[in-house]
Amino acid sequence: MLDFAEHELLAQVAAMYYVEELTQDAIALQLGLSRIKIYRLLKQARAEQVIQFTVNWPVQRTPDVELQLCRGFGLREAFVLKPSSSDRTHALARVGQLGARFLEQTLRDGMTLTVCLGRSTFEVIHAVRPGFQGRVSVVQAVGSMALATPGLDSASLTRELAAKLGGAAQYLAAPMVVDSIGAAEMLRSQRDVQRPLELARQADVALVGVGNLDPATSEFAKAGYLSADELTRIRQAGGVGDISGQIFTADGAAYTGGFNERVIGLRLEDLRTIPTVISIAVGAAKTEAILGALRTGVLDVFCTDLDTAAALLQLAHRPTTFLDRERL
Amino acid sequence: MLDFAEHELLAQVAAMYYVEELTQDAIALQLGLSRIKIYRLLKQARAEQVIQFTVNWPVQRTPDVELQLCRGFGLREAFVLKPSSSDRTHALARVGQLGARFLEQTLRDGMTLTVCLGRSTFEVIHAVRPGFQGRVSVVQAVGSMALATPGLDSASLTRELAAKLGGAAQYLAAPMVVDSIGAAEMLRSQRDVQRPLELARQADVALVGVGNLDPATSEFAKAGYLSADELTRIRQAGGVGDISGQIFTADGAAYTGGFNERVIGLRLEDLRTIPTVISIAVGAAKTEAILGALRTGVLDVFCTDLDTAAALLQLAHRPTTFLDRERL
DNA sequence: TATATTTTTGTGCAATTGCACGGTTTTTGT
DNA sequence: ACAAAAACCGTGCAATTGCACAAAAATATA
Repeated sequence: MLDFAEHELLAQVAAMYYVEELTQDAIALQLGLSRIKIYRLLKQARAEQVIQFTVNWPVQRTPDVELQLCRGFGLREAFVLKPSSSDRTHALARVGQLGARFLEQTLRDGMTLTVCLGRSTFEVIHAVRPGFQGRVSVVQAVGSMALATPGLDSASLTRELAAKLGGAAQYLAAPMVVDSIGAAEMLRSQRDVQRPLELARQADVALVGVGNLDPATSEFAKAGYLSADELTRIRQAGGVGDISGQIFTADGAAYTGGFNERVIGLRLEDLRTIPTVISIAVGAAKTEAILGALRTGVLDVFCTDLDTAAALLQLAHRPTTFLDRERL
Repeated sequence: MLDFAEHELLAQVAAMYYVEELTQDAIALQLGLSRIKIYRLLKQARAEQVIQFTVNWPVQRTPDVELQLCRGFGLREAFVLKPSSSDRTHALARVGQLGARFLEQTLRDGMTLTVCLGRSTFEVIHAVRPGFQGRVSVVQAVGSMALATPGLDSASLTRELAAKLGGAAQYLAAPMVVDSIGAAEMLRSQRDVQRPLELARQADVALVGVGNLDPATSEFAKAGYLSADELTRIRQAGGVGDISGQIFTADGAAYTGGFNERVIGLRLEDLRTIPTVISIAVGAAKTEAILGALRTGVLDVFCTDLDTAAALLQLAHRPTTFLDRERL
């Protein structure tokens, strides 16, 4: 952690460089430091997010589609980003920004936020701007997944978010999935697991992602929690995606094939009691999973882009492949 | 105004340069533009605030002093910034940031904000970060003052703020002060003056500054609205400062020497009906003016730094110089 | 249509920045 | 106390950036 005087200096230098547009030499002269030192302080200021760059994308939302989503899935609020012509790379980042703005507006002093980690929530967390926000405590909603990408792990994300929101971080020191139901129960009865879970249950806002079960892209597969075979079996038994590690079926019911019980984290019914559950999800590959997620009824607010929203509405209005098969 | 595609391009380039840390050459190559063009786009992106630099100062507030201010002056909320050791230059900027964060938290979709222009409100407006905020309309609360500093004039500030808050701007096309009460009444009866004033009166939030009447520093003097002589006369008649061009006395009563009636803008009683009136003021020189402002009872939220707060509390707890004189 | 005027674009160069490397000081462990 | 490790610091140079100036294109004006 940064101490006050250091932080002060970084901020000072960053302000002079980026806001006042002084050269590194000029700053060095004024502060009586060497030019190279200023260079290094600037680098650190960026690394420590003492200076933040906010790109103000031209946001074009699509109110008509948002309304359709709200009505169709009983959402309190939906945000649908109109995609830019060329730019695909930043799609998730921009939707994340949308979600981050909503969070910033929603969170008030003294609130508690619980977070499930993933690509999308990662983007939201990054897009949250540091600054006065009262004190918001952050609680990890689900155990840690051993992700390939470093800096994307639960603990560091929880910490980053807590730092930005000026509150305390509460970690859930447990793996996301354990081998047996027995082990899960044992783990859940531990004080250090029970307490954060209880806090998470009573959170005011939850930020969750939607995972899919495609062997090629699923985070479960990447983390080695589920083999391709197991994934296929779960899919055949009706599972289409997960929220907070809880797998659900196409019609939004909890999957009953015996996986969910082995996950350490908030369950779907826990999420239902949280006043505001916000989710961000983008991607054609995820359509089926997202549709199931929306049908669970645990989401209150949903952010996506136009492509995904259109795919969702289209898929919702015609029989699923599963029903198709039954009908034949 | 920027059109969508332009804005998009600026954002794209700014993101690549500042967030992804690519060189201008690399960006030029990827987008098929010349290096110099990228350089110019970056410059424009900064000028148009498509990219914004947020310096995350280490904020240390002083809750005990804040409480004293709240109690002593009937404020709903007070923010007092603990000053940094060395840095005096950024004092106002940092307090402005504090005010901006409060505004960002307070404003909701569809609200109306009214603004009086000045050094302090300028800082707040600059510190407001662009981004999704619903739509907040901005109304100019007081006529335009011919200020020396360009870019600090009412119209451009109102525009900048409206752009950041994603809402419409409503200008008040009138001078701040006119020569006679008759002229003021005539002007106020004009449709184009009446309408914005009516909107301003019904605003949800007002952002105001506190002006002082010291001939050397007063904005009135700088703008040529009041001569040093006139200022001295007003001070002798009890005036100590102004909010929105309305001069008040040390005990917070409206000044009755016939200046306020010539000002085109919100009056103190108009501000009283606005649910949230927030003010930012810093500086030892302004202590007397700020004390009077707090005593008018129109302020709900007040931001300042520790030095100023301490001076205020000290001054409030002992007889004013004016009373001293009476007592002798 | 020819000409003036503004705007846009690119070249060349000087200023500024990023960083590898080696030296110095401070910290840590024994 | 001593050595090893780590953190810190500044020089020199190559890469990058900022910008003045001129050419070219677009636009307005007569």
